[in-house]
Amino acid sequence: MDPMNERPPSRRSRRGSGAITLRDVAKLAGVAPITASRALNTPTQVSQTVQQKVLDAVQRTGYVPNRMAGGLASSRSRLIAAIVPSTVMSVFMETIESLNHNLFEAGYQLMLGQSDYSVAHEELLLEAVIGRRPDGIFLTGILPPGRARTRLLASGIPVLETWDLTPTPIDMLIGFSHLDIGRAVASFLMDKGRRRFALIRAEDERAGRRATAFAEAVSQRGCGAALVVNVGDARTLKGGREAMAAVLRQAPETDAVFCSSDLLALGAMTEARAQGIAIPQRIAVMGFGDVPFLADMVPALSTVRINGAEMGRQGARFLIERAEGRSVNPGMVDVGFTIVDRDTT
Amino acid sequence: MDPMNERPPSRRSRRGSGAITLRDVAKLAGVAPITASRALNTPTQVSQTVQQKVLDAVQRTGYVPNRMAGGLASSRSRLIAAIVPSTVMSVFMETIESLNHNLFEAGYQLMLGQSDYSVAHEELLLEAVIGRRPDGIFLTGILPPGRARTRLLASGIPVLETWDLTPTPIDMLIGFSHLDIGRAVASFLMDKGRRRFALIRAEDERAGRRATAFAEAVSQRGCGAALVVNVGDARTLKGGREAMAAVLRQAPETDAVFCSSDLLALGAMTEARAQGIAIPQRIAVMGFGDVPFLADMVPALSTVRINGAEMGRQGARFLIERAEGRSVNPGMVDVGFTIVDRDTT
DNA sequence: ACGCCGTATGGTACCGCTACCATTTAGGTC
DNA sequence: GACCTAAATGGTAGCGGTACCATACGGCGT
Repeated sequence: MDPMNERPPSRRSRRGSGAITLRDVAKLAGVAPITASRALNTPTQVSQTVQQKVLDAVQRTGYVPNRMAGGLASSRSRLIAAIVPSTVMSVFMETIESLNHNLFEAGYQLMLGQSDYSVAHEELLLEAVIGRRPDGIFLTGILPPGRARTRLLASGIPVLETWDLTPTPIDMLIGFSHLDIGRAVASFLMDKGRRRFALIRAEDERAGRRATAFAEAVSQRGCGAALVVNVGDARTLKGGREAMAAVLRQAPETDAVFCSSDLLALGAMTEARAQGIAIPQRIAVMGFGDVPFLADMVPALSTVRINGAEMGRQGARFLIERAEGRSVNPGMVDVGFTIVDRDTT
Repeated sequence: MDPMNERPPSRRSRRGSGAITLRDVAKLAGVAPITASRALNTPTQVSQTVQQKVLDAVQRTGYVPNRMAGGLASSRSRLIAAIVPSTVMSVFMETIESLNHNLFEAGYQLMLGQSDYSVAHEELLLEAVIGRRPDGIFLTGILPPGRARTRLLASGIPVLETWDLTPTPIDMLIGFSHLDIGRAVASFLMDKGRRRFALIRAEDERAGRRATAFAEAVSQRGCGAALVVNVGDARTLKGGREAMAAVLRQAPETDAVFCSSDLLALGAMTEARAQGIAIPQRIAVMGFGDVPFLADMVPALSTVRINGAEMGRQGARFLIERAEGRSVNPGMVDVGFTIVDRDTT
């Protein structure tokens, strides 16, 4: 033998992770790597015998396929990215939980990013996310035009926008109309005889649209302008309390308050109760989101129910369909909302 | 030229994602791919000129590096996986939020899995997670011996267990003692003159340990056995209400209730109030977790405060240190807890 | 006997990036 | 000028899989 053709024996040291690879499994099973790959991914393409030998080898070695390698070779990462504004005590988590479950069952993994209601942060996140070549991206909200939107379009990754409606989605869309909600809540409260309104809202574009629609609707029906208290980033019970205190100070005759989240509404209620104001007799309070435990509180908060779990479920379906190369029709769904009339209106 | 050596011109069609690659950027910048790689990842190793040319080319092409390829080549995915029991209204989310933030700042991405308090599900999740070769795994809780633990050990991935203490961690550990909490709460309530105890708990091993320690402590100090109501998987306000109803039925003379979560405690309070029972005069109620808004409710719930954000922050630090090849010392931290004495005790 | 087809398997060349080593060049020492 | 060193750049060979194409083979129609 020509000694020049001998592979240096102790090479192969520094590179690689040292983990068991498909090659090891294949060797143990006595087949070619590609056959082992088929035995695991498309079992119908191999004989029973080979299938069994490969499975045994996997069992014996404790082989766990490297999805990074698989993803690189097949351009399919089996990763789905989701971006939410917030996670703690957040109305979005029901959606994410449902999304995550449905994805996992189909063999997909979820990458989670948090934008903190900041468009700038969302753009950074998206940049980072695209680098991972996910098979789909789940967005809460509509992505405004800008660098991130352009990048996303260019990347060709299926995108699902949610929690809102727009005539110009990037790709797919599952949501509901914030304008309709504002108007519906206005009608609902006016039909109950309320006339002097206040809005407690956080700094958030969608909350803004609900508020605007609400204000327009009440003024169109002859009520005075609604007092708007913007709590900024204080999306907390405390923020709601303080806002309610402000409302009572600035417009004591207010008889209904629409809050941009249930937590703010809880705060508003707490403050009203602390001041001895009867709810709903003197002031009605309305939340938004219907976080899970509200129905069982005393008094049970009236609110706008959003079917977050359904958005997660359908979202998973949409994204998986597209990831597997099929198309989704229609790619646009309005899941609507429900006004839940409980004890505070 | 030998025609046999000509590369077939229209090959290259089917394979690849079609996206812009580092090769394209390098060509445009007039340097070798490896130099472009260095310009982006280790800028100190290239000249100003080249650095600028590459950056320009990136700008012009809209290049986004493929992290799957990079990860495969370098055995560093810059992914961290976290597994939590639950996400909706969950006490763990504060930790996850903090973890996610700190990871993102350091250029890491979070993969989130949800175990639903099921060991079986957790094992499945871990298997899937290992396939992605994350640079670290964040676990809420201690992973019991079993297949998953063995796999994890074999994988060599840095693991951080949290929210608990054990003398035999897989790797790193940041947590607190559930036994100490049980005992501390028992002392706290007894020092306040309470004598007849009830426990409302969900089906969860850690809650069980807190309950056991609590029960032992009170019986050692001469109080009768504590009544235990296990709500199973009903970790909801409603579950708490129903459990409290059961407590009042089975042991009306109870003067203190320790719940395994704030949400259950809120439920217990709600039920007591509905039955006209004065809190804390006749019955003290104690929660666990200190979810963010409790302090501002009326009455403000007494509870055990866990510094979730701190666990997230330190956890990120630990995992990043290890991901970058450094060691962490000590790899075991007790973050403790605080009993928060508010209006319900 | 021959060609044809479908099934089971294997060989090879990548996916897009980085580790490792080699080479070139500029600058300093003796 | 020979020699050495450090900084800047490039070539090559993978990382661990899978797409694509080639091959082997048994059964079948004619």
